[in-house]
Amino acid sequence: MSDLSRAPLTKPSHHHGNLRPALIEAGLAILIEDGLDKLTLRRCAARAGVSHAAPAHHFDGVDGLRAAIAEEGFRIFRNYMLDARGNVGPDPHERVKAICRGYIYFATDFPALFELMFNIKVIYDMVTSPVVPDSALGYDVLRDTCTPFVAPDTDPILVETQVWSLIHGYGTLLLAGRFGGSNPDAPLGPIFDPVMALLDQLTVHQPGQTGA
Amino acid sequence: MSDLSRAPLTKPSHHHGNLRPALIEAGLAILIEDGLDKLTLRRCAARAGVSHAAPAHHFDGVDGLRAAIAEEGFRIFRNYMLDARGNVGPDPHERVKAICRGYIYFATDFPALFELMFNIKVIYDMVTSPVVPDSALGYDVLRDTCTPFVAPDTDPILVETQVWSLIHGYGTLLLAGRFGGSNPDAPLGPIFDPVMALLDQLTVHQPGQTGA
DNA sequence: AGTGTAAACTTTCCACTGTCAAAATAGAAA
DNA sequence: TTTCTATTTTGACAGTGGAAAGTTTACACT
Repeated sequence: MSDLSRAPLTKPSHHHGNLRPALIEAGLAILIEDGLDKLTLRRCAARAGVSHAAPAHHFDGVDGLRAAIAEEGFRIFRNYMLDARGNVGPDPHERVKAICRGYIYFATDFPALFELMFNIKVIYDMVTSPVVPDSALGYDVLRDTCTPFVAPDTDPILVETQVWSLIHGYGTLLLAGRFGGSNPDAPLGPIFDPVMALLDQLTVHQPGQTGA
Repeated sequence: MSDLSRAPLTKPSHHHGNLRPALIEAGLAILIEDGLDKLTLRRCAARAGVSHAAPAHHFDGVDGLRAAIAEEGFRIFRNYMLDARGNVGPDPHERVKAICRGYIYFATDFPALFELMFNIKVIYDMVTSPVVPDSALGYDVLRDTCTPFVAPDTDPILVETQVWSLIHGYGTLLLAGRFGGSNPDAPLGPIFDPVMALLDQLTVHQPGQTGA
C-alpha cells in the first residue's frame, strides 16, 4: 500500500494508524503466497504485526475480512478488464473478447483471490447488497461493453448474462485444470479463442462505443 | 442407506459394518440441512454415531471426505441431466437445453452440494485424476449431447466447453442471487430461456442422437 | 480351542481456528 | 490535568483437523 494519497481518507488513528488497509494488504499477500485456506484472522494479524483479535474488530469477523479483501480484489479485477479493453479498437466484438481476456488473465494471475471473490457466500452478499454499486463488481465494464449487442426492446441483462456466464464458466474450467496444466505460452488456455468464437454470433444493434 | 443389496459389495466388517456409505449419507444430509460450512469430520461422525476419528480413517482426512461426498453428488447431478434429457424429443437443440435445465435444477435443489462439487480444489482433483472417468463427472452426458454440433475436423471439446461454460456460469450467477431471490414458480431463474437462446446459434453438423 | 494378524474404531492429545469479554492504551476534548 | 472514546491487547473458550496409541472385532491358520 504505497499509495500515500489514500491515507488521509481514513482517520489517522493512534496505535498503528491505518490498520484496516494494512490488514487487507496482508490478506492479499497471504492469498497470493499461501492460498485461500491459509487466509485466517490470526495469520492476517500476525503478518500485519498486530494482535490476533485486531482484524476481528475492524471487519466484524472473518466473513467481513474476506468481504473486504474481495472488494479490493474486484478493483484489481475491474482494472484488468479495462486494461485489456484499452488495447483494442472500437469494434464491439473485439471489445467483448478483450474484457474476456482481462477476466481470464486476472483469474490465472490471482487464482486464490478469484476463488474468494466468487465464493457463493461472498459474492451473494455483494450482489444483493444495496450499498455495493455495480462498478464495485466490475459489472459496469461488462454492461458498457455489451450495449452494442442489446436488441431493441430487450433487457440488457440478457446479453450481459450470456457473456458473463460464458467467460466465468470458462475461467472455472481453466482453473479446474480441465485443459491441462497451466502453460506460460498460453495463459488463456489452449482453446480460448475458438470457445469465445461463440460470441461472434452476437448481433450488433447499436453503434459501438469508442470510450475507454 | 436402506439399499441392502449394496451391502454385500463391501466387506461386512465387524463393528459398524458399512460405515463408509453411512458417513457419506450423513455428510449429504448435513450439506442439505445445514450448509457447506457445517460439513465437518466431527459432525459427520456424530451424525453417523461414531467417534470423530472414524471418518478421518475412512477418507484419509477431511479433503477425502469432501471428495467422496462430491463423487456421490456427481452421480445425482448426472441423473438430473439424464432425466431432463429423457423428457424431450430428438432435436439436438432441445436436448442441449434439456441437460442445461437438469444442471440448474440440480444446482437449486442442492446448492451446498453444488458448491462443494465445484470447489476448485475438489473439482481439480477429480478432473486431473486419471482414475476418475468422465462419466463420474457427468461429462459423458455433455459429450453425447454435444456431438451433433461438432464441426468436421474440430475438437469436440470446443462445443462442449462452450455449452458447459455458459450453463455453469449461469448457475453461478443464479445461486449468487444476481437475478433476485429464488422463485418457486421459476426455479430456473427469470431469464433462463433467453440466455440459453445463445445455444440456438450452434449449427448441427451430424445427425441427432435418439438414444436416452 | 488357541494364536496371530489385519482391519475398524476409540481414546487421548495437540496445534490451530474464530469469537467473546475484559483490560489496557492512546489520542482528542474538556 | 482529567475525562472520554475508539483502538488494540490479553486471556479464555469451544470447535476444528490431525497424529499416535490403544481396544475391539473378524478371520485365517494351526
